[in-house]
Amino acid sequence: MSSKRAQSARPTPRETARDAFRISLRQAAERVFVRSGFQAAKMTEIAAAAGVAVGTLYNYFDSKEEIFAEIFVAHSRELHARLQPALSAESPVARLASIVRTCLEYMDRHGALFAMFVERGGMAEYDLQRLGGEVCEAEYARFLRVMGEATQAAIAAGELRSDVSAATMVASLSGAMNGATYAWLKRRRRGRLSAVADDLLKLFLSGARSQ
Amino acid sequence: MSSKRAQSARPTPRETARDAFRISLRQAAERVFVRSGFQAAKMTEIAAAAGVAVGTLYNYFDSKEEIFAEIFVAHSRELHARLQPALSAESPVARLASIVRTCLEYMDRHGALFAMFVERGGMAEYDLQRLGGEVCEAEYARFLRVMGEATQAAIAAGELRSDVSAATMVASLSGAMNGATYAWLKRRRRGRLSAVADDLLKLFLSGARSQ
Amino acid sequence: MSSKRAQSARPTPRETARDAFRISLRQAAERVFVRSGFQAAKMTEIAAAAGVAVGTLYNYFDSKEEIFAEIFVAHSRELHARLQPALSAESPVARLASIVRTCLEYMDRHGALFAMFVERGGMAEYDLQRLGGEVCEAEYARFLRVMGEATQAAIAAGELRSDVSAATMVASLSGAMNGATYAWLKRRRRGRLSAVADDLLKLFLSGARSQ
Amino acid sequence: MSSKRAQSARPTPRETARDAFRISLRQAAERVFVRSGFQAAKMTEIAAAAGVAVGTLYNYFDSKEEIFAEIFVAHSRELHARLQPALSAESPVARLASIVRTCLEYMDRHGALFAMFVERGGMAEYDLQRLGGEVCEAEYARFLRVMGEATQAAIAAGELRSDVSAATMVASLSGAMNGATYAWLKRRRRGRLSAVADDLLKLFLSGARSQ
DNA sequence: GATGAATGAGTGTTCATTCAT
DNA sequence: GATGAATGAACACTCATTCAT
Repeated sequence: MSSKRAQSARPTPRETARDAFRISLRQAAERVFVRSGFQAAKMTEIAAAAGVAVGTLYNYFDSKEEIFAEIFVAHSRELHARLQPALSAESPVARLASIVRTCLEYMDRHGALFAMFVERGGMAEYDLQRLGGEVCEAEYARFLRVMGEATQAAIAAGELRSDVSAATMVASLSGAMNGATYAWLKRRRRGRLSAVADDLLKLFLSGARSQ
Repeated sequence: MSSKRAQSARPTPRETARDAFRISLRQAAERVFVRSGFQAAKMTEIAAAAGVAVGTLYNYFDSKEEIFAEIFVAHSRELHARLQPALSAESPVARLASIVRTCLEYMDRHGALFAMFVERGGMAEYDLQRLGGEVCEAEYARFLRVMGEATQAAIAAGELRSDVSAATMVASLSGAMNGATYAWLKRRRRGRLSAVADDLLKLFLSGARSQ
Repeated sequence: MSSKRAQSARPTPRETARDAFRISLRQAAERVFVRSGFQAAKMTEIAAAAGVAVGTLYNYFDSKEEIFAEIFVAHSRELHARLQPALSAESPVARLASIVRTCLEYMDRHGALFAMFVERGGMAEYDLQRLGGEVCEAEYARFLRVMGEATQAAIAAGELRSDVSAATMVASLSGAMNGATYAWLKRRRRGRLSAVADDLLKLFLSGARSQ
Repeated sequence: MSSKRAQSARPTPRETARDAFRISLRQAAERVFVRSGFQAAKMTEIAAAAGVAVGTLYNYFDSKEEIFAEIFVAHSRELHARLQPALSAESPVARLASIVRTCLEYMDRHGALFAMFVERGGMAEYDLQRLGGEVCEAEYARFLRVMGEATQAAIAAGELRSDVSAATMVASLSGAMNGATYAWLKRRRRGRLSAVADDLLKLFLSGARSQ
């Protein structure tokens, strides 16, 4: 209901400008969401942060939910883009290692995203109304899929043990990343999150390689 | 501010009955919270689920927040009680293994708890006013401490490698458990969550033992 | 709906005991009303002050309003009883003077009553639903009538000027008493209110006597 | 917290319009308060009386209390403005007379104000939380101060007797005005309240002049 | 008669969304 | 397209009153 383009491959200058503005609104919203959480963030606050009127917000987004979802999707897209080089690594295990490092580096800069994601109910299978929830979950699922593919490839290539399912390995590794991120948030972001990447991988890989 | 007993070792029958009723209200609330999430759950809905009037809810709890916090604390207490046998195991590693198995078994029965915890902002460093959040975090921190102690002991006893910090190991193992739980919730609780306990431990321990 | 007696001239011992209890409830309520005001006073608070359960309160009074009204009526009756000697004074002016002195002495002991009366809307012609209001007004009207009769008699006897209506004199004198009471309440009851009685009378009478 | 101008001497047209609207809301609220009293007046009722939605009310006022306080302050300000000419009278006694006449004339038009003031607890020393109460009292105190100054000046100038304190005279005169107002309200505003001003003054002054 | 837990209508306030200018 | 005032549904919480024990 928001962007009705997609008919012309080449966006007009007007469309480009509009998109740039939309992005600036989204970024202002992100600052507010990160500061206040989804529920506590008010549309007027977001508008103020963006230096526009609420009405303008609604000229670009259908709802608060939509803004939130777009923030999440934008970050997810960016992370995936950064993941591309990692995915071209020769060995599947090197790919996994790259994924972990890239993700933790990304978190270092955008850790708040994680907390927002969590608050917004990354797990809430319960509340299907939540538009934001659905989109966020889809993106997270996509991320897990990428890890899953690398893991399966690594098992198939004999680089990782085969007596533990790829699914369990992915749950384990992605969970470990979340656990490290959680601890880092709890210690109020002291130190660099990506500094633990090596230890995380050391633990995981020496475990996942043995048999 | 709610139960003012504790002076007499022997609760009166009235107090016992009151406590039992309080528990039944709490359990009704848990069903609603699990179904709807904290924010979407309405006090009238909770009251209806408990078969009482809203006023009655307020005769037993000071606020929606308090109900939520009590649910969380109750589960945390129960989990810790179940953890006691595990903590008496001889070797630190056996203790860790017991912890993992006990937790996942508990999740099997009370998986919803996890999702509620997550939604309520286990990570929300942002919104310090949240009473529920604070209590929940305190309980989770207690849980991590138990794991941390076992891990440190295991390292000291030479049962686990010493080139990775206990903190990272705990983050990794607890995270792996969460990751497994998340995956289980996503597949709509198909299968028994505790079935993956052995694989999780196999992965973690063979990794954490090598050097 | 509350007292169903009145058939036998001689109250049974049971009735006497019941009335005594009723009075103790009313007095407890008065303490609470005085401390908190009508609106802020809660029935549970009143019950606690009386050392009974709320249910018991409702065994003796139909409503919060009724308790309030009875407090007011009881004080009004007592004041009127104390006024009786004053009313037997020979000269109408001496009667007026006695009324003023008696009232201010009564206020000295029960000043809070006045404030309660005022809060409860001594003037509220607006809110006809207020039971308490009606009764309170009736009692106040009765008081004004007593003053009015003495004033008219004084005018008729030539003791007071006849070029100002009795009604205006009553309004003036009763208002002056209220004004003095208000000032006394404002200075947190410092000093004895009845100490100003003589000045008040001096002012009023030398004014009301001239022509 | 409500109007944040005052920096530019010249309000913008928008501000002017906003203020005018605010005033119309306040006046609608006054009608409702006068009809129902503070406690019984509902925000929805006020909104309906103003022909707006409740939300609009909250766009202009922070709370029901604030609306009430503003009504009171507005009237107090207006009365004080009208009092200015009176205060420039030569003799202190003429000043007092002017004050009384001006007040009663004001009451003639805004008698309801008085009742509202009274209900809202002109005397309530008890309930200090009441914002409305505090503001109202402050304004009433200001009024009494004006009378007090004129009275003291009159005594100093030998225009009034010196054997009765100015405070007692003020209490007496202001009380008499209230008493007359009360009587006028009781007779449902029949006749003009200011018609009794002369008699009131006659009584007070001939009393306060003698010695 | 005493008790106090249960009741549920009632209310001030919030805030995402709309829409006239 | 931008604005921001208007909207009104929604909701946590209160408390006078009832009534089963």
